[in-house]
Amino acid sequence: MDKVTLDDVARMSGVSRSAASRALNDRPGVRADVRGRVLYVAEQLGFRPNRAARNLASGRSSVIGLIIPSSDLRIDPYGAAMIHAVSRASVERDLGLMLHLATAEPGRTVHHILRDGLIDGLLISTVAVGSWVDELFDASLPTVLIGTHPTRDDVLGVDVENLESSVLAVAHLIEQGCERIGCIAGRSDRADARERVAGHRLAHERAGRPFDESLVVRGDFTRASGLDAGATLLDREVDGIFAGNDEMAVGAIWAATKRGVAVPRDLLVVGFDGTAHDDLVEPTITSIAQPFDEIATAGVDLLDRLVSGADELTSVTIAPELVIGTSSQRRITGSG
Amino acid sequence: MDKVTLDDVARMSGVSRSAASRALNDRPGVRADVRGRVLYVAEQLGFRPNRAARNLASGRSSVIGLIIPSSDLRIDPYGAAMIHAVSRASVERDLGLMLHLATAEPGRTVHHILRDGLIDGLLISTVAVGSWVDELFDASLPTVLIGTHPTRDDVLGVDVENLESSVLAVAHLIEQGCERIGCIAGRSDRADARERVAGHRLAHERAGRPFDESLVVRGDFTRASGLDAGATLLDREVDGIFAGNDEMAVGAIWAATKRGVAVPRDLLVVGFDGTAHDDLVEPTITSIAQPFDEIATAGVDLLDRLVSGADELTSVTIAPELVIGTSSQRRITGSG
DNA sequence: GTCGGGCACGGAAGCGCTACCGATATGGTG
DNA sequence: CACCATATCGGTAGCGCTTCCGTGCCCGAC
Repeated sequence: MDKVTLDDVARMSGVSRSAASRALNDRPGVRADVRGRVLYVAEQLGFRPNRAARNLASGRSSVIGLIIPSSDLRIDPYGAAMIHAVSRASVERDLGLMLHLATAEPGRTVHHILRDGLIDGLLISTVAVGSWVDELFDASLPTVLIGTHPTRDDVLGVDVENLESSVLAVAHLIEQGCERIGCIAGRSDRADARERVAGHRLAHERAGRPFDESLVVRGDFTRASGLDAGATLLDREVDGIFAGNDEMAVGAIWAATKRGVAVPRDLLVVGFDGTAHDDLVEPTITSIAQPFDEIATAGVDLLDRLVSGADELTSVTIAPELVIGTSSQRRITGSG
Repeated sequence: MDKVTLDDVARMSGVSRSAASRALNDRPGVRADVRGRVLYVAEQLGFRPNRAARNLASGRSSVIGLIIPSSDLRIDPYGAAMIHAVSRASVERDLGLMLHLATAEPGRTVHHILRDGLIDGLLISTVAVGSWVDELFDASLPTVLIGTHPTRDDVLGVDVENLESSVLAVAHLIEQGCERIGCIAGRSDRADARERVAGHRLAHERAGRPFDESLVVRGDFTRASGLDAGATLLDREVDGIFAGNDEMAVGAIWAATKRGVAVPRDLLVVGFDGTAHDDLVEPTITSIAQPFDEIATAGVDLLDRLVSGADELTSVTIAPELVIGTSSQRRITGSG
């Protein structure tokens, strides 16, 4: 009852193990009526193939791994959103998901992940890219990157279009009447952060606006850094801020609130990622929202095909969407 | 280089496969020097046992599953904190972690989880308890609950002491001089939520205070519900609020801020979970902080022993800690 | 000196499945 | 009617590991 093997199914269906296996795996070489019979018997018996055995015999496990930096899960909703989306996507593809939180020191993690043989492929969140994670790319395990790699462009991955969307964000601020727009940059060791700053600059160029280098302040994607950077920018009398992510945008709004500068009355703010939906009572944050589900689906899909030995695979770029909240709407807000 | 099997290790060490296996698994029947040699060779060769094979042969996979409600990961930091802690704990125990986000409909999830044979045991987060998840408890898979089950107490689990810690929280408010203390209850279908309300009542009894039923307002653990409940309580002129979790506490503070009631000047607030460390610029939230790492370690430990066939196992209760922030400190540096 | 018990160790049988290959049945063709 | 190509199926050899069991050995007890 509890331990139904392929042998049982085969015997009860009056066929051989191999035939039963083929039938159950949708492989050719089985007559339609036989296949039907096997499937029926399997269903009746409640047969579930033993994954370990299948894995051992076929070399495939139908399980993928996901690496996300440990810290990201706690200080940035981005990590949680990504895990959620990837989980959804892998369930849809009938793949198991093993989670590996990347810590600073490599530990036994890398080797475990690589050689356990439990995983068909690996999804690596950009944010985890650094030092030791790079080893994984050069290992024999199929690997797909989610996000932008700081230095390499030879790895297969899924990413959002950072540059043009940032242009969009800043253009929105300009359109709303901002005269001096500050930029809170993310960690300089991250390519996506650099691209977002580049977008900020490009938007100014395209609008024929002078670009003031001193209005670009460094942050590290945390709220605290956004708070500091926001304060600095307010000192420099900006009336608009484009933050590298929503966490820093929230921090910048705190900075403004602290000194009595009202958002959006005196200052407009736009963030990136779309992870701070209702982190503040007021205002809601205008942001370049990452389509997490779409990204995850594309990533899992890419990895799945890579594992299956597909060729000619290319990286995917996805366009995020500017979601307008009240933090960038000069006019609309009435009262609270 | 890439495919080192136990055979290789055995051959290079000049022993049989069985001896090598025993040596590597810390099993008796191997002389110390032989064990050392095998271990050395394994290290040199970079040997990693194939998990699938080991699983097939031994019936154990050294992988555990974690079920957490999908929604929780997105609207409450609790889920992310728990995932983080469990991940840490399982890495420490050298266990793999498979993640299953529980959605409303059972889907194929249950069957997959149960019969894949890929998992030795299951960790179920309370919040995922409901409808179909219950099936899992009655299945043959070793299962440990993290949190409080709404109805059953026959399942093995790890939980925080909800009642007494809530008493502590409310006693703290009383001590700080609150006269009318409101309570924002969590979802009534959750036992932990009910216990926290009970603690609120008990604290009043113990302090010889009258208990006003009308000051207990229902919420659902979200910020939005905390906002509504907070508004209701403010209408009833409370000067202190004990919220069933930090999300609702944040919501309540919003409600206060909205109508010009200052926290902590005019209203003191205490939450539960300790997940909103720096969600607000001001105040920081006083909360009954769950020791996530400790809980996760205890849970993984319990499950591990359960899987190993240990007997006489009992559920674990862990005492959380009252972490004092500025949301409950009437004076800058309050005295004890 | 002999004998028995315990400890190391090697041999070999699987765990449940997939995949290759040879055997058989089928059907179409000249 | 003979013959080959094709579709279908069964037999069997592993995948890499654990584990049971039998053998050989050393050592203390007699």
